[in-house]
Amino acid sequence: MNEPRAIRKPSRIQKRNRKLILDAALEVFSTYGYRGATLDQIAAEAGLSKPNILYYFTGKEDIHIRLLNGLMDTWLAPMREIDPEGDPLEEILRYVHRKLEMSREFPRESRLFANEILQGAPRIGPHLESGLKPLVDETAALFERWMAAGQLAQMDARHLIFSIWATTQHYADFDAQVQVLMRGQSIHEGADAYLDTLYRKLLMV
Amino acid sequence: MNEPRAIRKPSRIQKRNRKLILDAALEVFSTYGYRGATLDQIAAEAGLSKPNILYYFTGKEDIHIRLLNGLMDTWLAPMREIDPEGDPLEEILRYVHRKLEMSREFPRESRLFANEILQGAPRIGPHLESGLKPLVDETAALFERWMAAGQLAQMDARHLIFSIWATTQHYADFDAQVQVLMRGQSIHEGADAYLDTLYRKLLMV
DNA sequence: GCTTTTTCTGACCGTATGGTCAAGAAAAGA
DNA sequence: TCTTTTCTTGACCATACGGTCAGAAAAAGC
Repeated sequence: MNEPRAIRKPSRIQKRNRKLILDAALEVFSTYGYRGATLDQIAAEAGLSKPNILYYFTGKEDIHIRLLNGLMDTWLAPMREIDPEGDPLEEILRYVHRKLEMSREFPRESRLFANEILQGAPRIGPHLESGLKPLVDETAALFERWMAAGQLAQMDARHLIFSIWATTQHYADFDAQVQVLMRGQSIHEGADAYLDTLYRKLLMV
Repeated sequence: MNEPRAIRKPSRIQKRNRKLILDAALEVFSTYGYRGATLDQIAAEAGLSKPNILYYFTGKEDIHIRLLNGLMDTWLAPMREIDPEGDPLEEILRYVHRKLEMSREFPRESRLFANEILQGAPRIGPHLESGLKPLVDETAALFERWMAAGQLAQMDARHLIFSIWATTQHYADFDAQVQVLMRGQSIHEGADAYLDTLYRKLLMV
């Protein structure tokens, strides 16, 4: 009947408006959290009416879930790009810088995920299990092979991954704090250099 | 008239109920964020009626602000305990372990602050400037003196502080994710050992 | 005991919010 | 062109939420 998402391929208008809505929702959800965001805010940000928003999505939760799922791949791409055939140290350092770059380029995405995890992952919990865990298991196994081969210093691979996430995403998630404490100082270059040193010293055999 | 917080010293009942409310509020705010928390939830958690909550606090925001301010000192205590006369490496490692311990012991406090900073610090922004910044400036200066004296490897002191916060608080703030990825494995001991290695390698001259 | 003060609550209010619906406006198809 | 489908919206609804208030219940003071 009037279910746009049903069978036919999306029209131009449909594509444009869905993008508009998801982008507006990213802005609002990442700033105020799921509960703090309102459909009216999202509608205003998207330049559409509230009922029109609900013409394209079945509800607030639907928007949130689709947003999270759609972004998950982008978010995990850098980890997928780690080359098992490359030089271990350089591959991991490249991963660190790529993650840092993403914190700079996509802070809203970082905060969206942070908000969701902080509150116990009520809506992407299942996707952590099915999407994230296999990739992390695989990557941790790769790191362990590298360590066993003497190409990296010995350590817990999963905690290594956690620390890379923590140190890089910190600049997006805690930006409000970083801004206060770094008033006037250039943050990006410093972070790049600092994390390079940190992980180089940690990983070198 | 009926303003309990006015002049007289708090009665036993007042002390008990305020504690009850703040503890319940910590639970609820840290789980759902400011906007996601409701007075009814807090009241239920505290075992009091909603109007009774509002007898002790002037409103939802009042509770949140008092909670944040009251917790700030506790949260910053480990940084204050860094001894300028102690051995630099040992002092910083002790700080790291103390912060990790707090993530374990007070995850709700960690998440409460994380929620607030994530959303742009709308309610403790001013207190970051007046409470946090001076302490961080002081500590960064201490670290820089240690580096200049050749007792620590040279690096950006503020980014060092950020990385310590990020890596330790990660275990509280992103617990939902850590739990999924470490299913069945003991997290605490691993984190302790890993971070010890990390910061030892980073800081050693 | 009695009086005063403190503590507590049921009932209520105004607003915000997620969501619905019937019908109009605009595209697309013929 | 006319018809059909897609898109859009104003008006509306039910519920949830922060907050108020008059007065009851319980402590404290005497």
